[in-house]
Amino acid sequence: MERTNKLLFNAASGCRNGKYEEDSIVRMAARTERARTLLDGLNPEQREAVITTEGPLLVLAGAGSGKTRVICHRLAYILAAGFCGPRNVIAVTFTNKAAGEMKERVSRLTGLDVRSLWVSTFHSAAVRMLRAAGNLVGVKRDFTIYDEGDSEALVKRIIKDRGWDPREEKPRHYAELISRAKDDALDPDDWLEKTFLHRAVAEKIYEVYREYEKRLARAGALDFGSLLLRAVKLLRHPEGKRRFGERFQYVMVDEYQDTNAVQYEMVRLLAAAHGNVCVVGDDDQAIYEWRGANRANILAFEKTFPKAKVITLTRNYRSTQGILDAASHLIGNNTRLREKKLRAERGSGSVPRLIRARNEYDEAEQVVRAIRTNLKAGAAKKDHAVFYRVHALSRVLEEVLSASGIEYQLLRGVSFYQRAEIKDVVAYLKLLVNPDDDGSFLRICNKPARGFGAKTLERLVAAATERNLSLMAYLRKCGEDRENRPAQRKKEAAFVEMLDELQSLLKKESVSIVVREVLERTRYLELYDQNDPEDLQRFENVREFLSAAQDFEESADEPTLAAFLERITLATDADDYDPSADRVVLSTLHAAKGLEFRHVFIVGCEEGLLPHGRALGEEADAEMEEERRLAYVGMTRAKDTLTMSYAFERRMYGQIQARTRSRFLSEAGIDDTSDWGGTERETRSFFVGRTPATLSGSRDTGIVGCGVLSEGDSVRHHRFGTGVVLYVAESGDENEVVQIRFKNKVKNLMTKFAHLTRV
DNA sequence: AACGAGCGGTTTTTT
DNA sequence: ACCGCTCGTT
Ligand SMILES: Nc1ncnc2c1ncn2[C@@H]1O[C@H](COP(=O)(O)OP(=O)(O)OP(=O)(O)O)[C@@H](O)[C@H]1O
Repeated sequence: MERTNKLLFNAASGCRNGKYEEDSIVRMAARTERARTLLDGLNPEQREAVITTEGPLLVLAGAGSGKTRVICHRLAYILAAGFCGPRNVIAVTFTNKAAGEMKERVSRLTGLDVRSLWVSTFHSAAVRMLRAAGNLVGVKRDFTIYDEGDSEALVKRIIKDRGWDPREEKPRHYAELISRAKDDALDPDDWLEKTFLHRAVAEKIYEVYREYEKRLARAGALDFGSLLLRAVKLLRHPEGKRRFGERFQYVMVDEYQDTNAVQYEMVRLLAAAHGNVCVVGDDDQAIYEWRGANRANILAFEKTFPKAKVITLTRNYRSTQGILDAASHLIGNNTRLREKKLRAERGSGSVPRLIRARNEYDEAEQVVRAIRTNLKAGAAKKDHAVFYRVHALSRVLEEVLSASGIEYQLLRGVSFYQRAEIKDVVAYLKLLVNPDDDGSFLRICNKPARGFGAKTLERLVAAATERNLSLMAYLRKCGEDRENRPAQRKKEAAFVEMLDELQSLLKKESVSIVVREVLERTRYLELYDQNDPEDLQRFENVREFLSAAQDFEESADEPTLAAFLERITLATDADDYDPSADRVVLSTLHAAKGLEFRHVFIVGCEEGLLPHGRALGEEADAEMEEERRLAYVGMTRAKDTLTMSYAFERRMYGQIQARTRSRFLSEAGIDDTSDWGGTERETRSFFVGRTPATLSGSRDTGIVGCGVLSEGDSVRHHRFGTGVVLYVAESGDENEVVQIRFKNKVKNLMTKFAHLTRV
């Protein structure tokens, strides 16, 4: 209690920081009033969390209990009460999107200018600190950020240089291990000491890890792990401590259960001077242990900060009791260290529903039918979300939704920025910002061909490595030393000159103009053929990239190329979510974290999918529990209705597989009887032998069955687009084949599999 | 340099 | 089933 309410204390004494001020009491009173209104709309426990501004605070509470609301209001309260200015607070969220929303909410709640407030992900915060003061810890101002793909490409080069076969020594695998090592703050030597892998294997990885670090440094690049590690180093540096440790007087972290060892250390260092740190989270929602997150961080918070106060919230404002009960039953199957009770404030509501389907198409059609029923009853498209364990399941849902004319937004699977042509353009841009970035150099130097063939590059890399120079630095400095080959030298010089010219544009031109010039002068687009439909898509993607650059320069605080590249590499799936767009949301369970929808569907509730196959082993108890938490997260996103579904058969890895229902369904008390009434065996026999095209529901989605089409009909196919029927074979038969002329080619398709719709 | 056959990995989740 | 990469061929 002594330290609980700083506001009361200040108001009573009319004193802050030990100094009396003439009109301070009056101003304090006004502030007090404003701050007080921020307690409206909070329950007593939430209020207590908000006014406990000083010292370490842990809010450990179940799903939908208002943790995020606490953080927002607490932040606003601190500012409104005038305990410090916006620039003295740092808040960390899980996605950039969540950061943006929090900032906006705080701005609305306080009416203050929040531009100097730091609300971001750990990674973005690290980048910001390193751009400002990275030189203190050996980070160049213009460092490049390597994403997973860049790291893997680097590892692959290292493996090849060693003369190893990348099919044996899988770069993926190595990159993964290196990344995990960094999550645990282990450098190559630490890692070698700690690893349980066989000596011979471990030493190979060690060797690659060391070389990887060396080349990252030479390229002036940081991967995701190093970003955080360097930030920690910076926060330990006396000057860094002064600049950031003292600046941030209040530290807040949302979703604390999914922080890793390095992020934990960042939090500890940021709070070291004053201990004003508030973390909120729910250990039952920890779903990122696979990438190095450590639930122990939240469970041991009181050990890290011995004077910590702990507040639990037990009222769930999101879901109805029926949904909450199912979710609680499910999570009750985990061994839990901190059991959390939750009561639904919204009353009993409906019981979760189960959909059983013959196959993935039937599943999607039933889900879409349910959505359509809700729409007819007045619900909006954006009130609906469909979640799945793996992105691969989105395909069929997309097809059926489009066929039904229901707009949807996909929290993207293969990120737009991961596409080859986009990565190429980005590589050119990265090279302009940081010419030492060998990864980018190698990626684009011969796209289109300009004299950097395999042989030439081999020689070049060897020569540069020998001198410990980046490729570009080598071309600049030592181009002359090399014997003869005047034609070759001329080509290299032309390349360097082209990049120099582009680089000179950086200072005077906007991002989109630079991108345009890069495309123009590098003649990158000449790689592609206007008549090839796949290439056409590439042109389209590049155009979209250009418009993303335009949007960026119009909206960003700091519209530099470096900032644009940062935004691109640190973007997350969830960042795409536009809650105001009236569209059904399709998302993985992971990207669903923190969101909420009136109607939630979880598809693919099958053994091997949810729980995922990797969690099924005898010794995979920890993984199984994480899968269960993942299902828990998904279920607790639902406000009004929750529908889970599974299919008896599903096409996976190109083969039709028989599936069995997820154990999580019975664990959650969601049973067979709730929908069909029959036993599983009866249902299965009912479905077997029916083709998707003849199943009920097909009519509704507009997918045409056999015997319907004739010559001249216009149809749409999910992949080939629209086309005209040229010929129908075995019309009406189950094996009917239609020949269709699409834009670029003629295809023969079996009607029952093609899922065509009329246009 | 440009093409195609053959292979291997993919569909775990992502900062 | 599908993609992208590699390697061999032209
Ligand atoms: N005191 C309250 N009164 C009414 N509604 C509330 C209250 N606190 C929170 N809510 C609402 O409850 C819902 C869940 O809140 P919030 O997202 O903050 O919970 P959370 O604990 O962060 O959830 P999760 O961990 O599941 O993501 C939101 O719609 C929020 O507006």
